[in-house]
Amino acid sequence: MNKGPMIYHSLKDHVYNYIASQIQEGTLLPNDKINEASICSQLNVSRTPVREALIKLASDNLLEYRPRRGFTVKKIDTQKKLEVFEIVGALDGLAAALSIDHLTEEDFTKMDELIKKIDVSIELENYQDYQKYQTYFHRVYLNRCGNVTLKEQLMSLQDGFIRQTYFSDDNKELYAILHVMNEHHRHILKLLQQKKKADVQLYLQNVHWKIEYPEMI
Amino acid sequence: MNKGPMIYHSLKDHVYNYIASQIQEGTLLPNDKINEASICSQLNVSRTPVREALIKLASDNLLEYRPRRGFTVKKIDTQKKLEVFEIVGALDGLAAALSIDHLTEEDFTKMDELIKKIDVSIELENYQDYQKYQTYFHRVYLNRCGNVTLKEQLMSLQDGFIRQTYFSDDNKELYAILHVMNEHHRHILKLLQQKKKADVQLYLQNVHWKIEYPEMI
DNA sequence: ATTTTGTATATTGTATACAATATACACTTC
DNA sequence: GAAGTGTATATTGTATACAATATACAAAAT
Repeated sequence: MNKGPMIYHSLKDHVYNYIASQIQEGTLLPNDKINEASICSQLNVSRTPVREALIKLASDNLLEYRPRRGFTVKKIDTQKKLEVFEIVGALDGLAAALSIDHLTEEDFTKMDELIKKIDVSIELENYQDYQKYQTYFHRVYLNRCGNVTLKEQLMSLQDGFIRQTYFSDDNKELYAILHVMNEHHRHILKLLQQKKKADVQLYLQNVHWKIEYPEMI
Repeated sequence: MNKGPMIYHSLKDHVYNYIASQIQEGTLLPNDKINEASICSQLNVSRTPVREALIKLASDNLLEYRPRRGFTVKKIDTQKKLEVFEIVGALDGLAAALSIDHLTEEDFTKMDELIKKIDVSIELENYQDYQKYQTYFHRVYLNRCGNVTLKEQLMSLQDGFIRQTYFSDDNKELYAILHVMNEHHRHILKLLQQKKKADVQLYLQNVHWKIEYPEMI
């Protein structure tokens, strides 16, 4: 049996994934300095693939690079985060608007089910599931927008910035906020069903993504 | 006299700029293969900085990279171009909407002057000037949108994709199209002055950037 | 005690070397 | 003649070496 085209995995890619994971899971924290030699010995590779991976990580906004000073884990300040969410809001709104003519009944059903699952997750205070399901919710129309580049762009913003956003510790407040967010989802679904392009776009941009505790798309 | 902070220019940056220029000015054409050794001898540098520049160029969408096959100048097909313009439309629209509360009388005057200069450029069939002035026009509100990340994102899309878009040879048709475009500019200015946020955003997205012969921002 | 200077050490930038893989092209085979 | 095979050559991926620069820290000066 054929496993499809053999995917070539260079050491560079290996290093890239290794560091990206460390950042995502919090082993590497914002402002931490990357020590090339240390990575080399951890993965038993030379500096060349390590540096090539670091350059790409910097290009992807996960690391910051200062000439002659090396790479550090990018610290995203609040201002920057707000700016990114403004962009995500506009792009997610665009995706919804573009998807309207292609959404099927199955899509609506799926979104409706996801909203219910999100409700349950909130009640159980399972915020990991909340994340998962609300990501799926947005992906339903993102997958129908017909613009692959837009999809990639949104995913890339997600990887670069939003991953680093975590929820508040105040569970009481969080609970209330997530409930509001899911009401947004219901409204979004309604607007999509009514095929109100401009409305759903502006709602996503100006209401749903204008939030204090941002969610992941 | 201090010239400000000395800017460090690595060989990697040098190579990056060299290749980016060659692509922009058409010395390197879409689908052309990049020969690392050739670049090395042209610039008298070793492969290491060349490869690091190539990786960044690929990350910035100027080159395409295929493992074990090297780098080629990215061919942007029509579909991809349309997708990018859809994104640019949404982001430029967002920038306009965000700028509305910060635009001054001087900004409006400036935009009005630019519209007139664009008219003259079209009459003289000076399309280079047309490009320049219409870029300035969009930058007026882009500079007031208060979102640095959005500005960078738009500029980056410009660098990566839109540079490769050139005007038709049919001057007759082009003349008419550019006139329409400048009418758009007049309309955009009016909507900005009337502070019609949603209208100007949707107009930029759904009218101005939905064009056959795309312009540069 | 604080700042400045000097020097050792660590880290980054670049060049080079070599192994792994892809490409080109002559040579078969059908 | 078209398609396949084998081998020489070119190109890419990675390791290593060394020079340039930054960092750390001790000694000297204020």
